[in-house]
Amino acid sequence: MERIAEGEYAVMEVLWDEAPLTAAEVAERVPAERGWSLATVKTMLSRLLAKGALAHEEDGRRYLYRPAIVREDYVAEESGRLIDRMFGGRLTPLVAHLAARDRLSAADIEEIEALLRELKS
Amino acid sequence: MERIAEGEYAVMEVLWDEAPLTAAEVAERVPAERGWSLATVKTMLSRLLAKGALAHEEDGRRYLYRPAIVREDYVAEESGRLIDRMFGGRLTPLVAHLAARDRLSAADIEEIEALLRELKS
DNA sequence: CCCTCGTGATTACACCTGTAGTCATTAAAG
DNA sequence: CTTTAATGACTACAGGTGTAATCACGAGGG
Repeated sequence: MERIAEGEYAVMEVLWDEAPLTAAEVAERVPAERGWSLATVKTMLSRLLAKGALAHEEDGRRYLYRPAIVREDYVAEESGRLIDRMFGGRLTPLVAHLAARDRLSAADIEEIEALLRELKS
Repeated sequence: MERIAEGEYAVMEVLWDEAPLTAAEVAERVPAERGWSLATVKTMLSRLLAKGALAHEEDGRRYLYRPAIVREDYVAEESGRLIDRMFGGRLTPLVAHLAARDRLSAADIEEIEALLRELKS
């Protein structure tokens, strides 16, 4: 599975959320903060097709695009990569780190504890 | 704080571990898997200097390099970025995700529970 | 039938990154 | 003194990325 760039990821998000879509429809749904022109979105779509991250089916003269990779797989790969790089592949240091940075509220802690309890049963 | 590229990160790791070092010393300590020449390491050092991620002090005709950013800050930024992008900024989905992917052993779970218990006290 | 608009394909271009090579300078070795 | 080895500065260059513009073509409106 080829690497997906940051900008391309925005396009994938759109299509993971709703598919199939035409290029124009994707462009409409990309977060406005990106400020992308339709041309830019089309470039992204072509590159994602080339990378095999998207598939297209023909609909008359246009394409309908849909994801060719599963979101969960991609997310797993990326988060695994970061955890490997920064935390030696172990999650505990990440949790400790976030806690130390006050990124964990009491409610978060409760929630994770509940989740872990469930995992054990 | 400017973005640090993947390769540059390997150099930062070396200097976070031990500093100050000369370019040659950094090159020796970079993981051998990279297979980098000294020239490559020098390029990395220059770019990191330009980005403000490293500082140098003169030692005769050479430089001694040392980190100019705190490892914890960098790690916080990067992990925050990923969690924002992929998990809407919340850690619980990340934990759930890793659990579902069998990236969490029973020992990991114990360890995190202990950590959380400590956080609450 | 002709013009326009939407569409994918192709091309553009600057900046970042990985991965060096070359050059000038100078300290050290002899 | 002269040769050499180390060092930072500068240059190189291909591939990826962000951000488009342009082109050719064909369907639909008039």
